[in-house]
Amino acid sequence: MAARRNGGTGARGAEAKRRQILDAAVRVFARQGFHGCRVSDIADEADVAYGLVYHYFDSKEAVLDTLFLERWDVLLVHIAEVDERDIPARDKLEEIAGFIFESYRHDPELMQVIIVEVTRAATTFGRRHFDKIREAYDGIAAIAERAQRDGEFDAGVTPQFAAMAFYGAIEQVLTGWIFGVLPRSDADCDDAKRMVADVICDGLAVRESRPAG
Amino acid sequence: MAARRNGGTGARGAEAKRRQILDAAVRVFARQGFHGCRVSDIADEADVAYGLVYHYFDSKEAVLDTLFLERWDVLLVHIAEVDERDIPARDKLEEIAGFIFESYRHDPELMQVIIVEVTRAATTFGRRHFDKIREAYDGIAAIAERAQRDGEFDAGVTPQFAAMAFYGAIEQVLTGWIFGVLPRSDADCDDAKRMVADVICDGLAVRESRPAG
Amino acid sequence: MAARRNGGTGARGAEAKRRQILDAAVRVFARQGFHGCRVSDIADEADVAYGLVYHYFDSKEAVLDTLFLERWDVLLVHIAEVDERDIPARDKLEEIAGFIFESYRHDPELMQVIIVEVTRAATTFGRRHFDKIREAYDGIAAIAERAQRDGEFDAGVTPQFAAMAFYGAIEQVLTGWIFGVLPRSDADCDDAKRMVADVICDGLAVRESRPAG
Amino acid sequence: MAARRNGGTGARGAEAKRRQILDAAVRVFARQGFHGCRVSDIADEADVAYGLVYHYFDSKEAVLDTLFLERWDVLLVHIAEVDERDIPARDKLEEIAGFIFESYRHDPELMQVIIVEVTRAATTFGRRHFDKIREAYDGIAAIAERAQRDGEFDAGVTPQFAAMAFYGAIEQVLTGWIFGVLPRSDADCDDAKRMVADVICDGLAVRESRPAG
DNA sequence: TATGAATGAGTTTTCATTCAT
DNA sequence: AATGAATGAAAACTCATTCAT
Repeated sequence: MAARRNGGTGARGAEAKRRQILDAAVRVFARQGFHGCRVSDIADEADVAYGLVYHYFDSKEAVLDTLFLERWDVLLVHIAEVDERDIPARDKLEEIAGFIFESYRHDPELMQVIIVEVTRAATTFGRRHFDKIREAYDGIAAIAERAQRDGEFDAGVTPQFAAMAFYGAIEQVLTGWIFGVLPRSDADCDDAKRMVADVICDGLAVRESRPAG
Repeated sequence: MAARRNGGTGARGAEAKRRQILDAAVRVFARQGFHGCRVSDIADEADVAYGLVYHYFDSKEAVLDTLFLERWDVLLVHIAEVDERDIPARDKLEEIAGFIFESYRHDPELMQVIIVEVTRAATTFGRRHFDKIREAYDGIAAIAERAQRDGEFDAGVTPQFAAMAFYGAIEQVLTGWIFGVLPRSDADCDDAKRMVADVICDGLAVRESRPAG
Repeated sequence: MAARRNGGTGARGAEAKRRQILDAAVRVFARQGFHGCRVSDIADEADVAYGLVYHYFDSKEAVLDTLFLERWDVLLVHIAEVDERDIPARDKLEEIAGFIFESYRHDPELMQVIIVEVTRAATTFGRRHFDKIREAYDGIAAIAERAQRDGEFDAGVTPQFAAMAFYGAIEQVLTGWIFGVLPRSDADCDDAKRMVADVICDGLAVRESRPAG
Repeated sequence: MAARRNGGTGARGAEAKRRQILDAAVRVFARQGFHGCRVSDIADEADVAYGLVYHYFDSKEAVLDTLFLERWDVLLVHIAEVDERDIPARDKLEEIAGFIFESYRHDPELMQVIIVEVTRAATTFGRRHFDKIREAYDGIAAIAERAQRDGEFDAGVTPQFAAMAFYGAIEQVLTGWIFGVLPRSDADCDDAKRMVADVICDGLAVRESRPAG
């Protein structure tokens, strides 16, 4: 994102090509799916020679791994950072949901690839990156657990379960956007983060003290 | 649906072989994944000849399609039936969640295959069965929409969004069970349906009128 | 060689195709070398579909392995059988040399493949079939050892060394024929077995009691 | 041939790098085989840049060609020189065998590469260097032929055949050492040259005038 | 119905070689 | 002389599907 730290022109050019390949891979994976594309499609899209993909990456899978890990680590850092803020758990969850939806707004193709090809792909990449994905669940569960201890969240639901419900809701909404089930105009990113927090924290049911809209 | 024993000859025997193949496919798909198994693995597991799979099914994909559609139609029927009952929306959702979790308890391998290989497989079978899957979302959204009209649910969240959050939470919990992220003992099927209803309908947050557990 | 023992027509036809592939492989390996041919070359030569090669053999290497082992086992059996005869060691060695040269006369392409692609290919197949090849050396060494104990052979050379010299001489002669270094007319198979026995058993040097030709 | 230390600059430094690459190639070819190594392995072992290998050599094959020809020419010169000496043919052959075994003692990795990757590799380098290799056979055959004319060797075996037997025995013994079939302690280099001469010139059989050991 | 031999399309990966700097 | 990024050709293997019996 910021300027790369390698001095010479050659190195910068080389790093640029690597980035070129990763960016092209996002577009190709989003368009054709990981299994629906050939390595040559990535090379063509990146406008580099076939072999250069293998010069920078061990395999087609390694390209997807790199894309996923780059982005997921940003998410994990964000979750950890949010958790340390001195704000209500509800706001923490809204912040996390907002970050994810914002990521989608910012680069829908990359998020599509990560969701569709990795986190939802339980038999292939989801399995490989199991532990990484789980770190996110655990971070969310930790927030819920602390909120229960602090009396902010009800203890009737285990923190792990709460984390799954929260993350599952977000991922399903993203999936809905990706495949056009949920209208994007109807549920804009800003609305989405509020709605997720509303549903998960306050519930769908009308409260006595809060009359139905 | 009535149990058929491989007793007679002719049509009944034939139907039994077809069932034998489907049952074997569930086990093989659950164990190795759709892409990780060969048609011969299914035939071997079913203890029938290779070619017989193609006698009863047009393709390997058709076997999975059959498994999915058989089960998903039962779900759709159930959603429609629940929707017509004269009970609170919250009970309807708990009933639907309970039905899905119960399906998993009853035949975890089949549900695993449906979740992992179809509904979460957004690039392949998920895409093909898009409309079928969407029918379930729509059924749930219809329940939410009516509840909003009746004043039972708050209108701050669109029915479609509510449906995604509800279904997403359920699917994520199932996925957690399938891959051992969520402990099964901790979150048993009965607890699960209540917890899903709790989270989605009442929210995680403690209400003034309901002190933290 | 004899009638195959599997009943039906189907099985016999199947076995015939397998043989067809092996025979074609001999011709292709002899003509182009193992590394110089593609699996499709074998299939084309055998006039079968590409995939059938993989129906009968695990890999291209497995085809060569089969060719080698089939023939080498015949040699090992022959060495063992010759060793048990009650004849002079010199005759045993001449018999073994004769058998090998005869094998070449009978099927020069197969022997060429075995020599060139396996026994001389120290980095690849020779290494894999090391122990099998060694069994032949050991069988020959055993003959030499017994001859030394019986006083027929001089003990100035270790049996292992004698075996290497004997086998090395034979293989080099075969290699000479294969590549046209040694004229085939000049050194016919019958002459060859006598000459090998002459050289290895009696030596090149003129004996006092046997005047130079 | 004069030892060059990597001292100076310019041509001498350049020559040193070339030598560095050749020496590294010997180690790499011996360790991994010609086909089992990449050009980059040679460059890494030589501690030079990838491209420099191609600065000094036209191809990976050219590196092996150079190694082979450098050494083989020394052998050819030796054979020619030995042939001109006024000593018995038996001593000439022992001298040649001794030279080859000595070469192995002095630089086993280089000899291994030459034997395994060139002279025994009948389909690849052996074929390319056919004529060079043949020169050695011819030199040996010439010795045998003259010995036959002089009455030292029996004429019952053609000189070409004798040469093949002689060289084949030597190469097989070397191969035995390389792959550990022949114990090195049992057949030391000094013994080996005598044993080869014994076997090839005097034969394994006990002579009437020379009682069995 | 039932069998399993036969077919052949399709793609990742490797690595020798080139070339701009 | 020295570097190493860039190029692209080449082939084994898998496995869904077909089909003769």
